[in-house]
Order: sequence, then structure tokens, then C-alpha cells
Amino acid sequence: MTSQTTAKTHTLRALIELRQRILNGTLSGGTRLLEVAVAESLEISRTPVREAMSRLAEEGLLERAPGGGFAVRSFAYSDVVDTIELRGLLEGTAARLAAERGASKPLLTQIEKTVSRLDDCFDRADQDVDFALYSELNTEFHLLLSQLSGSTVIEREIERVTRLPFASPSAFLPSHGRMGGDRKTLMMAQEQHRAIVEAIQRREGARAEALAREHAHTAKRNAEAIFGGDSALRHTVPSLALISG
Amino acid sequence: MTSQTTAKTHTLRALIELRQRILNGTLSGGTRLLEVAVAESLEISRTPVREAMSRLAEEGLLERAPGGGFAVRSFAYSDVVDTIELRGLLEGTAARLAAERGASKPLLTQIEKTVSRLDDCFDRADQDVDFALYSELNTEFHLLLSQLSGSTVIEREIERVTRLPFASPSAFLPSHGRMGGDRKTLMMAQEQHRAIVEAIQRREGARAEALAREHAHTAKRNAEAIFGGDSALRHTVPSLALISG
DNA sequence: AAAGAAAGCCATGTATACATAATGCCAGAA
DNA sequence: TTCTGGCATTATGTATACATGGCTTTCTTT
Repeated sequence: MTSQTTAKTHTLRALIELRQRILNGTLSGGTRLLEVAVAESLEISRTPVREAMSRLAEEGLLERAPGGGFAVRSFAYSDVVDTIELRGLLEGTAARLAAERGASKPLLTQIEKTVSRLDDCFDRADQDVDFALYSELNTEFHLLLSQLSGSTVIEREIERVTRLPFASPSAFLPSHGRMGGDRKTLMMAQEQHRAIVEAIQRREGARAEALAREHAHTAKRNAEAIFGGDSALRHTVPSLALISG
Repeated sequence: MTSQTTAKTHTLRALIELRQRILNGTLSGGTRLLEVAVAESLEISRTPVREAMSRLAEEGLLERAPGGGFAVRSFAYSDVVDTIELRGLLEGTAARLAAERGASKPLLTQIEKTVSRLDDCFDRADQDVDFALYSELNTEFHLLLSQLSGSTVIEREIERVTRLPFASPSAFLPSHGRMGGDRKTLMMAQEQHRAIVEAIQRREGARAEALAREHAHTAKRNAEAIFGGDSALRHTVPSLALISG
């Protein structure tokens, strides 16, 4: 499955390809990346490789090795849990700030619309939920929430934490593979979405914060369920191969 | 004052020199850094310049420009306040986790010793406090607190936020320039240090969190006082020239 | 056989030449 | 005057040759 990534620049191609290899576990945690080897593997020169690795370090997928060079960052199970909790912390703060400082009208209108469109995902009475659409709208909701905070600092940090694949709001969303109580789970999450927006509108800061934290906590429980389940369940979540411990 | 930085590699020299210029305001927010210009200015080639700029982007002092290249990040007054609050949030979480999960004995012993050594800064009955020593120990205290959390995620984030010069625990510490009620301010802060450690030892998570947040809040008040004061007061705080709005 | 020194390798650091893409300016025509 | 086309400039992207420093390995000497 040599995903012939076609990007404008070699740097971008290297970036995407390396990211891919890290996420799918081809490059496991702790692996040192040698410029020459990677360059040969991608059939480009060292320069764009360095550039790509540098960006991956900014993303948090690589870390600079002591004597120069880069190594793949190791993620333990506890890191996943802590990072999700951190997202809850940040999103909680975003919600509180939005409530306390008063969120901008246009953004509020927009997030209401997003919540409403999320509702539509459940329209059909049968078990089928449009997961792809839900996932997309869910991501949009969380992005808007970070913007509602009115703080570029908070917004930036959320964006940063969220970039780690296992901490993204849609990371542990049920996929088509396992259907069980998923519809109910999603509906509960959606109820939390609505409550968060309502609390912000009513300027109830503490409540908005608590709700957003609890919302992330739900994601944490999902993660725990998947890790506790058999490995077949784990494989339903893409790019989770990078978790070592 | 051409600070002839002597570092092993050109990259390091460029890194230090550029950081310096950003912090002292020579390069103001929004300024685009052109590789060739910087390279000529530092009398090195473009390669180490790119490398240095990439690291500064990781530090948060630069940001990647849309069409490639880097620009100096702009910091508004509100960013300073928000970032300090963010530090409070993170340190509060670190304190809570340390209390809840139970902190390691050796680290607890070490932080107790640090608190004790901070006490010694006030030994002399006169107004003189050893600011340099206090600052160093204060930094050490906050570092140990982040480690007490037992979460590499939290520790890493605190390290990251703290790297921004105006969010570091010792950023708005009174300097020799202005003595007024500084001794009292420092003693109050030190009292908070002691209380935080005590709460962690007693496994009082919520209290530890609240105390750490309040501690950062104190720093925020200091920052506000300095910004509210005349510009002469602002100049007593090193590397604050980078704040634009 | 053990220890030290030297040599050589390997990985990153650095310079530089060239490629390419974006920007902007100038000129000419509608 | 304004629009448009092309050219020129400039900045980043890329390849590559060479430098350097640390580590290993081996050879030599005691």
C-alpha cells in the first residue's frame, strides 16, 4: 500500500508520508530517524526531510534527540488518557470564558446551526447514523467552541492538543464496525453539545466549564472501553497503532 | 551591544541571537523574517537560519507564514494575561493530580527542601531579599510541581507554556529596581508555596488545585500592576518589549 | 592480555548553486 | 483610465558537496 502521495513540494510529501508511517505504527516509538535513510526511502534529498521532521516535531509526533536528529515520540496508554483530560480542561476553560466574557453573536449563531445539523444525523429512525457527517460536524463544533472563548491563547492550545490523533474530538467515535449502543452514546454526546451552548448563552460559566469537562470525560471513557476491549476492537480505530504502553 | 554569542554551532548562535532580538523588541510582532536577510545579518548561510527559525516556531516565538517562511508572533497584553491564567490552570491540575495519585517520596522531599531554602531568602530582617536566589528557587519549585503531577503530558505542557518569557513563574518577580511592598508580596507567594505542598501531602486535591491557581492569579495581578504602571516600571521587567497591544 | 591511541566511519552541520513559484511592476492596448 | 499580459525580481524549495565531531574499532605497545 505505497500511498503515492502527490503533493506540491517534496517537504509536504515527506511530511505526509512520515506522519502516516508514525500513525500506522510502521515507525514505532523511540525509533531514531536518520536523515539519509529517510531521504533514500522517500527518494528525495536530505533537505526536505529535515524540514518535514522539524514540522513533525512541532506537531508533537517527533522529538529532537539529545545529540541532534529526531526520534519518534513514544505514547503510553496513560498519555492518551491524560491528553484527553487536558483537552477537557482546555475546552472547559474555553466554555467558561465564552460564558463569562460573552461570546460573539455570529459565532454563537454558527455553533447553534452546527448543533442543529448534528441533530439531523439522528433523523432516520433506524439504527443508521451518518457517522462520517457526525464526525465532521463534531469536529466543527469543537473548533467553534475553542473560538468562542475569545482567547487566541486558549484557541491555539486546543488546536495544538487536538492535533494529536488520539486527542481529537472525533478520535474514539464509533465507526461502522461496531454498532451496539453507539446510537445512544452519540445522542448523549449530542445532548452535551446542546447543554454547553445553552450554558454559554445563559452566561453560566461554571456550568459551561463542568459540562465541557464532562463531555471530554465521556470521550475518555470511550477510549478506556476500546483499550479494555479485544485487539479487534482496537483495530477499528485508525491510527492508534502508535500507542506503545 | 552586539552580543557576540559564542555557541558551538551556527544554528545555536542564530537561535540565541534571534530569540534575543525578538525579546528585546528589535524584531517586532508581525515582522517577516527573510532567510537571506537574516543569514547576511548573522554572517552565516541560510541553512542554520532555517533550522533556528524552525526551533523558534516550536518555542512559540515565531509562526509559519501562509506562503512559507516565518514571521514574529505578535503578543497582545491579553495574551500575557491569558497565558498566565493557562499556566495556573495547568499547575493547578498538576497539584491536583499529585494529591490524587500520590506524589513520589523523593520529589516531595526535594520540593520541601526547596520551600525551606526559599524561606532562607527572608532570613535577614532588613528589607534586602536575595532576588536572584529567590527567582532561581522559585523556578525550581514550579518545575518540581510539574513533575509531582506524575503526568508527562502535563509536565510537558507546563514546560512549553512556561518557556514563553512572560509566562515563566519568575517573569514578574520584583527586581531590585522597585522595592516597596515587594518583600511582603514575596512572602505571601512563599506562603502559597508552602500551602500547595501541604495540600498535596494531605491528598487534598481540590484544595491543592485552587491554591496553585490562586498562586498564578497573584502573578497575573503583578503583571497587571506593571502594565498599569508607568513605562519606567515596565522597563524594569526584562524582555517585555515584545508585547505589542 | 589489557590499555591507549589513532584511524576511519557515520550522522549531523553548513555552504552554495540551482529550481521554482509567487509577487509586483511596467508597458501596451482596449 | 483600466485591464491584461509578460517579464523581472525575490523568496523559498531542493540537491549536493564538503566539514566536523563523536563513536567504534582496531592496531600497537607495554
